[in-house]
Amino acid sequence: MEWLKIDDVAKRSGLTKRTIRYYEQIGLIPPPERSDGGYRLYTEEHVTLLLKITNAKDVLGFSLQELQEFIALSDALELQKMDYRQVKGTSLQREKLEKILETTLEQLRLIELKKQNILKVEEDIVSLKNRAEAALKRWAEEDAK
Amino acid sequence: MEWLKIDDVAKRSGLTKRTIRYYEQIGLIPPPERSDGGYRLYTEEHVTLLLKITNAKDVLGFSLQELQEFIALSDALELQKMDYRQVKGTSLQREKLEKILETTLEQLRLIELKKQNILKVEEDIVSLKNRAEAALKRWAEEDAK
DNA sequence: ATTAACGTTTACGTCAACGTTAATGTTTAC
DNA sequence: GTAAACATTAACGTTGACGTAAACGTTAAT
Repeated sequence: MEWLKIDDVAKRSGLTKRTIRYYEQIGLIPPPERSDGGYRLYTEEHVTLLLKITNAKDVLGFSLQELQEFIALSDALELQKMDYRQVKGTSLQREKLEKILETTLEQLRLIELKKQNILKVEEDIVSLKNRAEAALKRWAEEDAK
Repeated sequence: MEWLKIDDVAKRSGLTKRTIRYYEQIGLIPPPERSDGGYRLYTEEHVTLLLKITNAKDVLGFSLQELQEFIALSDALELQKMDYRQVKGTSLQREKLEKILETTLEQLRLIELKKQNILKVEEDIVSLKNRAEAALKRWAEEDAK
């Protein structure tokens, strides 16, 4: 297994070392393995997770706490899968699943909203662009005389 | 002219009074008129601007400082328009216009990126949703026996 | 003309999300 | 085996974006 040291992860993810440790501290990423001397040893999966996190953070404007809830959701679903054969669904398990489903639906609605709004902003900027272009064109014509 | 007081603006924009004053303080919105006693007197346009600002902030995840630059851009373009007849385009004016155009193009590229990323996140969530649905379905089938 | 409701400025408080520094231990390269 | 480079924890600092409270002035309604 090829381990990554924290600075490697930092470079690959575009985050700082401090930020990576901070994310671990608040439980946003799982604690990595450690070397005998106590160095953190990461895998590629950590990098992938960090990239997803930053992406979701940027895109959805989520706070880290909100992201935690989202991550917890995915984890819960993984756990659910594993439990599945052993603990055949008690109603408690089912409620959990339904809660997960509900939350994802809410997230999707939120994303639709974001999409709508991004279009509005885009329109504003395009109109700005057009006006700038028009002004430049007038300028050029004026100049040609 | 119908003036709006700060609380009216707060209600219409969904912001707090503090936030509105803060936005004025950092130059994000133009200082409104004042009554003889010093009360702030707003117009509908202030409301519109504030809505645009919050929208852009939410959607693009811009900091207030980045938004300032964006606002400054629009303002510069308005000014450009007014200057147009008086100061026939010196090359300095043209450079300004070109800079504005360039910035809008950059903003549009940034928005494209956001769109791409939002799709990625959406996919992740959809896959989460599907897994939750599948699990629930298995549960229901199991239950039917 | 008073009073309740609303506004003003000033200033200190807060919270998230890190940055930075210090004191110390670990790996790696030569 | 000894630097140089890199890591660790702990703790304090910083910045943006407001919240909140105090002391006080203004408007609106009765």
